[in-house]
Amino acid sequence: MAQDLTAIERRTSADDVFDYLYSQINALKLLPGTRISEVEIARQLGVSRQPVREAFIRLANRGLLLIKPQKATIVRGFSHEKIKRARFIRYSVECEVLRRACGRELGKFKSRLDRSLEMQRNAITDGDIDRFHNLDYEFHRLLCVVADCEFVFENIAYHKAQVDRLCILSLTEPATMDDLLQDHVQLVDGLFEQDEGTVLSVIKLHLSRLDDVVAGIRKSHAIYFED
Amino acid sequence: MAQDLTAIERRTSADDVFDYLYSQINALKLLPGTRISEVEIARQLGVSRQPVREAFIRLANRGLLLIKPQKATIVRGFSHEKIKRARFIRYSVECEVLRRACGRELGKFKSRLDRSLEMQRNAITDGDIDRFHNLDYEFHRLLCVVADCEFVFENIAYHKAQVDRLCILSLTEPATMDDLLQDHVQLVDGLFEQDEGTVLSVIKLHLSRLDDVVAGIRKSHAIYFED
DNA sequence: AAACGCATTCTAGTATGGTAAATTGCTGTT
DNA sequence: AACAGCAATTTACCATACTAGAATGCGTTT
Repeated sequence: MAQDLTAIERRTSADDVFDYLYSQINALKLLPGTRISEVEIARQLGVSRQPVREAFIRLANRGLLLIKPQKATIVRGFSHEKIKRARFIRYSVECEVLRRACGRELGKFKSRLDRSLEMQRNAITDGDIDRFHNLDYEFHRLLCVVADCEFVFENIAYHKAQVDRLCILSLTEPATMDDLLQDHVQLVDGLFEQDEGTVLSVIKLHLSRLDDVVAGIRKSHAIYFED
Repeated sequence: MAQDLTAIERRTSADDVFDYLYSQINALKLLPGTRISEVEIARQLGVSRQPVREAFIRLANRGLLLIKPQKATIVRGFSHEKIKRARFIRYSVECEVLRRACGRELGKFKSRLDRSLEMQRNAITDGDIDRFHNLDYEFHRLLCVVADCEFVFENIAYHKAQVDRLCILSLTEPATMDDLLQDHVQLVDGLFEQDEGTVLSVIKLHLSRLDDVVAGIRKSHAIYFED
């Protein structure tokens, strides 16, 4: 008599409002500190206050909104503390993933890895930043698959999303894409040589590349930071 | 003109409902699969349906409830997948924390660590399981502090909470407390000897102790598992 | 002119009524 | 007796009215 817990649930207005606001916030159409009101959003989207309110709650749970009862609701800014934590966790997890990958027979993944690298190269040649970003995303998922840990990618993706909003602020110069690709190539080489030391130092460098970007943004857009 | 983002917010009825249900679910007073309704809870707590509804949303976000629009809301069960992920992340993070701790001068933390171990010993002598659990919790926080990574403890605590509900199902025999304390002692010793290899193998064993408990529960209470 | 106080107008929180969908159970038919 | 279909019930969703608290601005007072 087990319930079907994987059933596709109906889509509600609150879902629509949530998605709308989520994308607006992540695309920085709604900047940190912006004050938004239930009635205002409700009017814009042609729904009642209730669905808006529920979307607000969900966004607040994700740390994107700060609801101040009887006062106002504002878009939350970035937090150095949170970024530091996300960074630490991602580093820890990804290192562990790679350690496991190093101990496995990777022959059957060679073609997939090579294909991914090739596609990344093509995206760079075309100067297609978005495509490269997607491929980068999928490459890191592939690393999880290779390590037989795909179940943790959801977590890596979650922490990645936290900084994605921030990265839009940085002018993404193509040069960095080359660096990232080189890291990826070295990672794959290291994995096939089962050279754990190299792999770990490469991933450390790889993830640290983002730190400079974040540090720069923190200076140039200090207003958007909460701490 | 910066807003005070750390302000203590007002407490709402929805907060009360949330806390009530959260504790009920975590204490297994509300078992997985239990069907609960807005009106029923509202009637029980003497509030209207709205605060209940909002509490439901927050609980659903935390993965404790499954809201099926126009159908029902049920208490979610445990998930092997989620437990595996939480376990992996906690392991990864805690290893990284200890690696950092190994590289630091720990002299000034000696007394705090010793005191913590001593209190754990006393709790075991008194057979006070709750107190030991709290001390265990604080010990792992202390490890983060020692590694200058206290900011990640929030994450460790979060993942710990995920399995806490489950552990209530297991009969906690005092013998395991001794094992845990021994692990802690070895960890502290290893840290002061800066013996990374030992520390990492101990934490691996330490965290794996929980696996057996979980596996046992998964067999004995399979009904409460979603996968 | 400056400062205090009140009223207006925002805010989000709560209560309630009504709706659509799904389940449940009963009843009538075969 | 078994099954099909319909009606009543139950569910969460949505809309709306009202409440309480906070902020703002204007007017009065000193």
